[in-house]
Amino acid sequence: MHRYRTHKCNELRKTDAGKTVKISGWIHSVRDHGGVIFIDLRDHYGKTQVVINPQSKCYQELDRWRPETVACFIGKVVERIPETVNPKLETGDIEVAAEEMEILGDADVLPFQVAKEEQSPEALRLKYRFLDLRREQLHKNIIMRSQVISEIRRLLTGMGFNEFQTPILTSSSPEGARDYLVPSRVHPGKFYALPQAPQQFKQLLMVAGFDKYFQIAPCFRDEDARADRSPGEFYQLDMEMSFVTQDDIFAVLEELLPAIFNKFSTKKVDTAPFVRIPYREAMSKYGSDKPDLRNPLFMQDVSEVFANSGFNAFAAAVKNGGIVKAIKVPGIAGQPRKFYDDMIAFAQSAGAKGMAYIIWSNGEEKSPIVKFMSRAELDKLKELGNIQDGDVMFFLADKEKLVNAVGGQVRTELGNKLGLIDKNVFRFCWIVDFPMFETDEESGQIIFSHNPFSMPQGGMEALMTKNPLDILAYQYDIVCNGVELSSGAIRNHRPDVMYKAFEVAGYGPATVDERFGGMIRAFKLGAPPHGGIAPGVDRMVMLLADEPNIREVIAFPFNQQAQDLMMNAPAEVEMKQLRELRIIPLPHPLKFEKTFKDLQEEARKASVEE
RNA sequence: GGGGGCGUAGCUCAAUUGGUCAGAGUGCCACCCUGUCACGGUGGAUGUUGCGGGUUCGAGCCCCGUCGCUCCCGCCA
Repeated sequence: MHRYRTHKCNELRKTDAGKTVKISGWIHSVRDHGGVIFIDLRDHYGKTQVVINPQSKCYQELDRWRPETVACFIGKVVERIPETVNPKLETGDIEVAAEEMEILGDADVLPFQVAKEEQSPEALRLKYRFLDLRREQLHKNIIMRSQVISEIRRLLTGMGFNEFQTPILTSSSPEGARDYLVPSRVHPGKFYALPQAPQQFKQLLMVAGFDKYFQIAPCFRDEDARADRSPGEFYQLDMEMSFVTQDDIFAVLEELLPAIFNKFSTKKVDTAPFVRIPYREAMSKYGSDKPDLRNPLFMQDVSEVFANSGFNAFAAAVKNGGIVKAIKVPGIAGQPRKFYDDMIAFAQSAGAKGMAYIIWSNGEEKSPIVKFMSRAELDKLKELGNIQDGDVMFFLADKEKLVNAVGGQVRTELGNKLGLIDKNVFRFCWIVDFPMFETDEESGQIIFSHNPFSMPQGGMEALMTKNPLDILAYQYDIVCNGVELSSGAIRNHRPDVMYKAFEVAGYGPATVDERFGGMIRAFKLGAPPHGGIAPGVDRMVMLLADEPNIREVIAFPFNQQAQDLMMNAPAEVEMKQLRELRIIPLPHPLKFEKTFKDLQEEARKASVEE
């Protein structure tokens, strides 16, 4: 007989009755009747009821076990009588009558219960993550994550992709997020950076002729957390392909994503091709570059109606270069007054000065603003909004950017409050035609709006002839239910176009050579046209597991302050290590550049004296 | 860096307007119980109400500060 087990805890059935078996696992729950004792023994696979009768020789050994003790039982499989069958357990037709037991791992009193899916403080859950991971829901999520990744590998390999590894210790990239830095011992004062994404490496693999690349790539960014953004590190399904257009990349994702989502969820999944929405349209209609298409509401421009109306607040907004936008909500005229007040308060908390509304009910308009408007204006609104009796329109007026931003939030709030969002579907869309450049709000300069490696639409000619702000890029996002899964782009693989693009953004060729020397050198020695995309693995699994928080699909996540409460990271290190790295930690509030320089000078003197 | 929410027993939470409010469930400990499956029953122990200060005759409750967690803004090419 095996040292620990002949069967797993989900295996035994009626047909096994009479066999002597050995099973091991955690004591999930104990029901002690004074005479007979029942134990649910749990392992990764399931649960089995163990019965200990008073005449069993292990009955006396039951001193000090607690829930979550790891134990091994030898006993005979017994078919349960019909009255005692437990239909909730896979193994509920049988039980194991224990003859011998062995404690394999003691358990102290638990900081929280494993057998109950009871909420407990996240800090505690993170500190005792190994316990939390035993709980059913989290355990299932992590297994799903494993299976999703395994399926991605299977599908992509089948589509001719090869999986690669790229360096974890690399150099700091001048663009993008804050880097995590790793000091070099061999080169004191110099630093490696952890990759924010293997962006340049995957492009170089294309230049190297590998044609189709993918990697379940760890990415490191020193930025603050959100519910859907784990600080520190996360995983991307990083992909890159040569000799492709934007449509080719879309086709791969439109095959891959429905396959994955259909396999791991029972929700209805959009079929290919996914809707494509130009960036500007997304901002204008949904007030977001990651619209949740489950929400049927959208904004429309009604500035023309109010431009000359008697409603001065709106007319003035239009005269001052702003716009008025409307969100039509069908059939909610019966909502109480409080609903409108709450929505207005919400809009104000989102940054609006106010929000107006008109209710079409029983053939007439009801609203505080109606008295300022002409019949013709009201009729025009009705026509623009294709209004039926019972419909309501909400209005926001201000500068376009603000109206879009607030309107987007109002749209989401209305969708949530009114239950307009179908929880049983996955709605995908591509956001395309991102602008190549934008104006920096502080300096007024032209800057890259996404990443400098994207190919401008129209190529060199567009860069030479068009207003930079009108140039679009072959840059796209894929969005699912309002969650941005991924950004991608057809890359700029031509050095001449690259230099020109940087010139538009105010950088000379020397800067390009200095910052992206490796890439430019590669592009000068025969680079294929290429492009790619990198869907977030954590976010995909989060959607599939129907979890509102990304930490629920990561085995060992950081908390929001980028700490690992279980491993106690980050932590101070030995003085010896710091000395080797030539690093002196400074006290936390370091307010002045001068303080820093003084300390640097002192450190220099000290090291000379040594 | 900024804003919101939360912080009462190991855990989940309650405590009316500032006045017998230091409480329940669960867990823990002890005992009882031979068919439960979240077993049941009896009894018991457990609190710096996150921390510090203030207002008050009196603070879990109000005020100020601080710490922790979380959500959001900034940030995330």
